[in-house]
Amino acid sequence: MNRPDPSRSDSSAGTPKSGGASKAPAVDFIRAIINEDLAAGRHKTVATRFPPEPNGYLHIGHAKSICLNFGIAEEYGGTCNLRFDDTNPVKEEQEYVDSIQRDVRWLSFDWDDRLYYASDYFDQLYEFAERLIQDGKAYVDSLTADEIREHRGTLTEPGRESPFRNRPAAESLDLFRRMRAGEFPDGTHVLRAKIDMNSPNILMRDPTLYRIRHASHHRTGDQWCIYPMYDFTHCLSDALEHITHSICTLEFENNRPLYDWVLDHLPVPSRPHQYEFARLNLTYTVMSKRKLLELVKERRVNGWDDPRMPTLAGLRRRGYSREAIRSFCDRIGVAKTESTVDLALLEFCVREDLNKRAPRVMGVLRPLRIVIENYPVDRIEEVEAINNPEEPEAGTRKVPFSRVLYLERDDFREDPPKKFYRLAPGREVRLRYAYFITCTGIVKDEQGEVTELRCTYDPATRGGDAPDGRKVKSTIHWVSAAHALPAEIRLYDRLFNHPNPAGGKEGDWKDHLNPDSLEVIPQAWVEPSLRTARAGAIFQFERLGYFCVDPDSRLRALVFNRTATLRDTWAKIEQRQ
RNA sequence: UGGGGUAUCGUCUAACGGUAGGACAGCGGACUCUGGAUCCGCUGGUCUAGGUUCAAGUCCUAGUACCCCAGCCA
Repeated sequence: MNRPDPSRSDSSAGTPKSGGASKAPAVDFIRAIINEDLAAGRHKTVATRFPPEPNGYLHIGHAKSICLNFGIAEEYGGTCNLRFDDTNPVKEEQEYVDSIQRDVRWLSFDWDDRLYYASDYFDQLYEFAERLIQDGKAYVDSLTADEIREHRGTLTEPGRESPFRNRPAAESLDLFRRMRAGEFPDGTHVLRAKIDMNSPNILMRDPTLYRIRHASHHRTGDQWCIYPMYDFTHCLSDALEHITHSICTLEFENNRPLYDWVLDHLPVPSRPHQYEFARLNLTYTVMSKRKLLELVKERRVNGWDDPRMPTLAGLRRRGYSREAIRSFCDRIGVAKTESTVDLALLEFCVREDLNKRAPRVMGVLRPLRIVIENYPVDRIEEVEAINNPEEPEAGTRKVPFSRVLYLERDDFREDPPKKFYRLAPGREVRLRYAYFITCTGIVKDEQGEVTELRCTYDPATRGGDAPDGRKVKSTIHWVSAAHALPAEIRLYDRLFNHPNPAGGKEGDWKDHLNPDSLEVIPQAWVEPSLRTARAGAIFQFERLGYFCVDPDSRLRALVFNRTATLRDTWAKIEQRQ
């Protein structure tokens, strides 16, 4: 047996040289267990699985689980299966199956030919159920759902046995077969494990194994009218797939005794074990599929892939890279402590990645027209701009410059506050890659609103440096009015204005929805090199942030999503003032 | 009030019983044709109370707080 080297991480194809490549990674408790199992010879290889229910889109919390399960498989030279846990036909849909595969692939994980469905095992599961009945370990209960609940007891009181608990195995078997045959309507019978109605663990008080559901399944159609429950299905699916380490989230800890019970009472081909870690929570968002579904259904957002959503589809559309998300998952760690990660860490990860790769361009979100009075009316120059200072090989491009430009309104103050270094009356600044200009006049409308600036430029500063060595305090971005392309820009902010929207005892979590989470700028101006930018392309608009081309974008109707702002020191200073 | 879990800087997360470390956030500085990036520095933590020990985040005892479980959901 060759011991794997867990430090040999980040072997993932298509993953860039990760940010902190040098550190010896601390081994989390799950990898520690795996190391022990391997060292003790309990397993020769590692087999994990990612088992989503296709009842919604994957979110960043799932990414944590995906990175854990597929990551472990990669590191240990094992395998990770993709398995759909599709045992509840009324909630599951093919659309979700498709989106889940798309998202896992997008993260660049690969299940090879190991794409499985719990519904693939319905026949075997049924056989296992009959076996349990024959062994006197399961029985058909004919109580109603309400009666079963009453018999279950409470947290502090034991349950009571169903009157049907001790009916002969043969009778249960006959009933179970007729359940399968479709003789009974929904809710009339269930199959229950015969465990212990006095167990302090409520899950062990004769849990339901099968229920009748006359519903069409997205894969098996109308082949079945009884469907196995999670607790029966999951452990057996793991065993059938020879999973060694079945990793799930903390809320399933109570289910582990049941997981073990089922496997201990059936002739399974392998004996997997379940381990639980803390699911990811993020500030300023919600992470339950139920709540996300609600946002979609109530149209609080524009679909599962709305860029404000914490779904992988939403983050992708927002402009987040897979590298950023994987780096985030690496950084948050894996432990059993309930935790809520600061959204700022996710933002840090996306900036870190995009800074290295995003081509720089100039765009003006809120334009202020300026006229350079001493610049010839008909002259057009091209200035050379660096595509990416982090990556010299990315080269340069030409950007047209002329007498009339747009500047960012924010970059001018008629009455500049302290520490404001940008343009103001009489002040000289540098136009990025072009010239020094000085503001010589202001044009206002009847309301007193500044509508235009009059400036002069210094021809000797072409390229951005003054031969006399004089300095300016600030460099600002611009576009040439005659050459700029109009673009719609969608500015996104956090979806909720409360760090823990779902955590409040009182009030509805939706009351914390941020009314300003989306601001649309219908007409901003961007430099002409963006004319052919394709959907998904990511740019840094210098001094503003990272923006990505939305799928809604058309050749003459560009649409950009703001992925993240740049760190903004001035905004911080201004806020303090 | 039964059972199962978890407690380390503001937030995540490390630490054979032997100097409580890292990351993000925050603060300060250097540098800069992006108030970006980069670099440097600082702040800040072992849930509480006892006990064992030369030595306790770690072991013991007793508390406290928070999370999960009473679906024919997963």
